[in-house]
Amino acid sequence: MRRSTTRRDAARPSWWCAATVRRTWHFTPSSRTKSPSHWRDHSRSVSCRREARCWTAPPFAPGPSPWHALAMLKISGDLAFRGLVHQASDDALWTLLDSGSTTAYIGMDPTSDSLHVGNLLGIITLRRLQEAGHRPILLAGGGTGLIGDPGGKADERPLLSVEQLAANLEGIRAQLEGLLDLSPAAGEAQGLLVDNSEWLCSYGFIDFLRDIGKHFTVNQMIGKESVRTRLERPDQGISYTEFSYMLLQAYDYLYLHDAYGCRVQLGGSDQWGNITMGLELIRKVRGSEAFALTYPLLLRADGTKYGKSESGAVWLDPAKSSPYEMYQFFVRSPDDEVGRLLRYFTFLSQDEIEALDLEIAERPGHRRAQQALARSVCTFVHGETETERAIAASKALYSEDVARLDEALLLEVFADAPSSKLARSCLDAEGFALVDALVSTGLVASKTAARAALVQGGVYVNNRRRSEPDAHLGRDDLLVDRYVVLRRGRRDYHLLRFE
RNA sequence: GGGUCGGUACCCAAGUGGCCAACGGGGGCAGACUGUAAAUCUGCUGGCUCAGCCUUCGAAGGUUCGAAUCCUUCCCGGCCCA
Repeated sequence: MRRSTTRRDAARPSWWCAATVRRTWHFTPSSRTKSPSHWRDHSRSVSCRREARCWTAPPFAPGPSPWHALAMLKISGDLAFRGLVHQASDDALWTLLDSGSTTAYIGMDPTSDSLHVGNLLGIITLRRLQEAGHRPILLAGGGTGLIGDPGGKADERPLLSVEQLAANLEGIRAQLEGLLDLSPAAGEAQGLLVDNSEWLCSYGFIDFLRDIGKHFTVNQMIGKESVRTRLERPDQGISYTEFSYMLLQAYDYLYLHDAYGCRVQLGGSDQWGNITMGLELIRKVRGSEAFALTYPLLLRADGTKYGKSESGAVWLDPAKSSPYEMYQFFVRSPDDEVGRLLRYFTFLSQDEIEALDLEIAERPGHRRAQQALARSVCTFVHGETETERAIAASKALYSEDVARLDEALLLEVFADAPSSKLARSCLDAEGFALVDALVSTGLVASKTAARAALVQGGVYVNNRRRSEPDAHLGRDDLLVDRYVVLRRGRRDYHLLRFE
């Protein structure tokens, strides 16, 4: 979704360009037969590229959706309404999802002990499936994480030590408990967290080549988009290691199919190629049918993955990213994306979402949709109490004069915002150079940058602009005799506490 | 292994002995305008003890008064050949 297309197609609802720009939207019926070659041809067919047929409801169009009735009942309709279906390998998937109970998985890299907003879409989608009676599995790629998916990756992945991996898995498991139902009480739909290093690391190379490698041709592998783009780039190649990644992922799917009867693999649209490798493997080796379902990849304006704020990824772990930060992240969503985000990230009903579409179209300044989005996601991840605090803090910060708050409220407002403690003696004599304060709080990267920010008028002390580059903080600046609220730009706050 | 082209700041990409802390574009940040949005306009975008100084152009050496630019070796990548 480049800016330019958004602009050009301004007259159309924005789902339109999203769907059309992406080439492969083959959610078309029929034509898939048992023949794999047939199927592949279909996915490349010209008509499919040109006139991407959109079977999902337009997410943004205000007013009642044509999917309304259907979606009330079926998970397939709900996914479609939400625009979560980018590609599906076969229409039989809908029958499977709507009628029986099956198992679905999604893979993620356990590169940290916490999940982040970038992982959230997959998890929320799993949750939707779980609520529809299916078993969700989150696959942590402890084994494949050591290899690296070639798709769009710039850097080599860090190698995880065994201990690090174990610690990360623990952290992720703890978080996942709040997001999916992992308890046995869920019965058939009990969620699972598995790690593919369990079965990948012990698999011998020769055995793997004989058992798995045999089923794939290189011809087919180099046709995959993730590989092809690397082959076409003049400045970059692809190592054999990375090239093999897709085989490992295919095997993961086979393994989960055997072990848990897993028949659906979810992923971002960039995963399509990898996922379909798994389908073919399962069909060839076990003769049974499994499915691929991808959702549109969320990207930011600069093409990087969604979920990063200026200060980096927005984590689900409240110790790494406060609920306030997460709330702020979502509340700042652009108007032309908020409708889509509401569908992706919230469990609000279609009626509620459509009402918010209308609201944002008629009274964009009220930003109800953004608030609903932020509240909903924050509540899902952090719970109601934390969310209310984040909302209260945001309200105070953005709608009232900070300097007039009493101590209790001040602390309340900044409970979730970054803060730091300093010795009171810093303020003696000449005082504390504002430039140093800005750097030490991390509000700006260097003194040079701090001076530039000051001169440009981007620095506020207690919400009052200070623009002299050599300004100092003194006792006069203290609020309630102890605090200084430092603000950089429009929205970055830091509370200094002098003791 | 041979040939060849290349490795410049967050990304892309100019520069081919002094005028280079390094053109331009993207991204990012700030300011104006707003609605904690978008678009638009303006400024900033290596660091510091900031009229100056220090560290950067794959790495290490060398030539030179002076190098991102020349030489040597090495490392990494593309393409072609074996």
